[in-house]
Amino acid sequence: MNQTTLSSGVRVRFAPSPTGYLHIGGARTALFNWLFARHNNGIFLLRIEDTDQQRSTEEATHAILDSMKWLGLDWDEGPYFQSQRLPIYKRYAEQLVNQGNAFYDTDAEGRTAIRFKMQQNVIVIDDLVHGAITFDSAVIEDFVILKADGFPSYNFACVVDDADMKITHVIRGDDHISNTPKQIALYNALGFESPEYAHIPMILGEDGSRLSKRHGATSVTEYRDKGYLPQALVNFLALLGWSPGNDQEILSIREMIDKFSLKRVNKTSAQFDNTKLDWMCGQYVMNTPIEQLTAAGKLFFEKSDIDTKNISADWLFRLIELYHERFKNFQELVDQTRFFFAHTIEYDPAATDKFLKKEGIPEMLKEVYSAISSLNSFDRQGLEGCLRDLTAKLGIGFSKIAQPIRVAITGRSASAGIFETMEILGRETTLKRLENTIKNLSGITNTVGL
RNA sequence: GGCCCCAUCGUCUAGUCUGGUCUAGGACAACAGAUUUUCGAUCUGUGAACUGGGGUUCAAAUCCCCAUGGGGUCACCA
Repeated sequence: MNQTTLSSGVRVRFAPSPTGYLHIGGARTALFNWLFARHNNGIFLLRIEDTDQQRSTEEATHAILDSMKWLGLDWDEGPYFQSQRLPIYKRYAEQLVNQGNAFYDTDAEGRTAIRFKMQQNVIVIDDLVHGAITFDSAVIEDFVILKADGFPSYNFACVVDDADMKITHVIRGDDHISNTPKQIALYNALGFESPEYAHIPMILGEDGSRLSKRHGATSVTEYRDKGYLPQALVNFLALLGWSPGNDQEILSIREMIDKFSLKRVNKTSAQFDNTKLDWMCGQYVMNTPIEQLTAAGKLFFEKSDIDTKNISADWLFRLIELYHERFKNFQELVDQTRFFFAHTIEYDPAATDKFLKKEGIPEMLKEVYSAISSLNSFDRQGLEGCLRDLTAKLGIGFSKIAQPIRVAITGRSASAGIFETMEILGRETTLKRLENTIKNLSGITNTVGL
């Protein structure tokens, strides 16, 4: 028993043009098609619409395919390339000319193309998410179907291919609504049966305008490079324009497939909210086993010019375990933990001013130094006991000592727990950083308070 | 501008098809509190919306019309 006999007959496609990376909107369109296909046990195919010889690049094709794979959107057929199907379009274009539905037309620049002759009538799209949409085709002018360079135009290639590839449902952004009457006219002229349409709402930038570069990250690649988890992006994208119908926010791929329905797709465009994506990715990080995060995290440390050659797998595991609930993407993890790896750490001026450049601090850090340097076991329990004893002896609150130590060994005023941080940093580095801080401070504190 | 689409908290949305159970629910964010060695995480709580106007109806967030606002599209780009 093969896929075909099991399938519902549903065939959908994602048809990007290779003129750039896969952007968020395209990814969401691909996802809805994929979800629809998987839900219906149908076929999801990929078609590269590379009919613009000027703007199409092979790099873009690779970037798109890579992004699809990274997101886990696997396809059953293709990728097909329109540039390799030129004879097919030519044949149909000539057929339309012969039928009297199209004509040769030479423009002012001397280029001869084939233009489709629009009929005067009313065209109705029976859209699966919008319902009936009516157009008066009198407002649509005759349009080019085969360009002077022999390549088909978008609307024509799209129709010929969707018919040829037996696409049953066209799921695409609603910026294509105004193309649809042209395509329906083409189906009619060619004698093909029109597929069903589902025009899904667009994704807008955070200010409500069309998503563009100035909104920051707009490509799937950028999110991958920042270390977002693909499942989190997929989950977030799925909830932009679709909802399972209940209050559930975190859904597994399986649940998305099971629950996906075009009936539950919105008509309203959605603004991309990076903050919520961050939250969601944080949820995924917390729910991902540390072993997995360690493997992926290692790659990010290396990419960030952090030498991991002398780092043991066990040490990395403990580091990520410590930060498990503190990072939302790997870029954040790297930023937060850089001081663990650095030979010389950078000190945040605000933090040193507030917690180190004060009277009595060097003396206190000296006490800390001598207390912990003689510890038998330099681990979190040992350190905690030791330092709690010290604060008791000195008669001060624990917070008085924790922040100066934190700044001294991490360079910043916020980090994971101070005992755990010292433990993972190790005795040698911890003591060295304390020592350096004490030295650097000696000259300074004398002047403070004068 | 022509044509087309859309309209619930700041944001994503549930509720709209099949009016009444909606003094409109959830999530993110915000704010307050709890916890705490910092930040975060976590827990508790608070504020926050049916664009406006007309209808229809015993009853409208839900149906109809108009206005307004937002978006899309008008290429030998896709």
